[in-house]
Amino acid sequence: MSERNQGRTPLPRSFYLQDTLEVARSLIGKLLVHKVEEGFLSGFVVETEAYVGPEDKASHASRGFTRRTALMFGPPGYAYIYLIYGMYYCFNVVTEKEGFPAAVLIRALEPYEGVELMLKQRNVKSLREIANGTGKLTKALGITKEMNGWDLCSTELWIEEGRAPGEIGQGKRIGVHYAGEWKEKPWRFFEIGSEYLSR
DNA sequence: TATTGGATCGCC
DNA sequence: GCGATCCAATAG
Repeated sequence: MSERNQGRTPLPRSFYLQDTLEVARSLIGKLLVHKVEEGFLSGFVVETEAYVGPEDKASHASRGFTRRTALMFGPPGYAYIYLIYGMYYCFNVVTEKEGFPAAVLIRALEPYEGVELMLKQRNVKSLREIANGTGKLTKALGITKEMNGWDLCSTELWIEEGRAPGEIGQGKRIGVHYAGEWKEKPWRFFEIGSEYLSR
C-alpha cells in the first residue's frame, strides 16, 4: 500500500467474491467510509439489497452487457454508482466472479463519523434523517457519479469491519414493481429494530 | 435522433 | 400523493 491510512483496513477483495446474498447479509454492521478533506464520513450499514445474475429482472444487468452495466459484469470489490430520477445517486458494491453480473445496493446507514458535516450536507437536524435511504446516504457521505468504478479495496472509499450486528431480518426488495416474479425475492436484508432504516 | 421511464426523495 | 430532473436504453 502506497499510503498509510491511519491503521484502517478495507475488507479484502475475497469478501466481495462470495455469493451475493452472503455479501448482502454480511454487510450489515460493517462500516462504509469516505475519506474527505475534513476527515472521515462514515456509517454502519443497516440495510442492503442483493441484485443477482443475468436473469434477475429487477437488476440493471438483466438487459445484458451495456456501457452502464459493464461494471456489474466486472471483478468484485468495485463501486457501481448510478444516477436515479435525475437527482439521486445509488451506491452498490460489485460482487462475485468476473463475468457474473451481481451487486449489493446499500440502502441505509447508521451515522458514525463526521456527523456534523453530514447533517449540514443533508440539511437535516436529526441523526436518523442523515442516511435512511440510498439517495440520502450518498449525499451525506459525498458520494457521486465521479466515484463510479472506484476500487473499494482502497483508502479513499471503502468498507471495513464495524460492529456486531443485531438480529438480521429479510424481506422483499423495494421499488422494483416492474420486475415480475423477481420482485417477490426476499433479497433485502436489514438490522431488526434499527432506527436508521429507509422508508 | 427522439422518446420513455426509473434499485428516490421532499414537499404539497 | 405528486413533481423534480437527467441519462441510459430502446426504437426508428
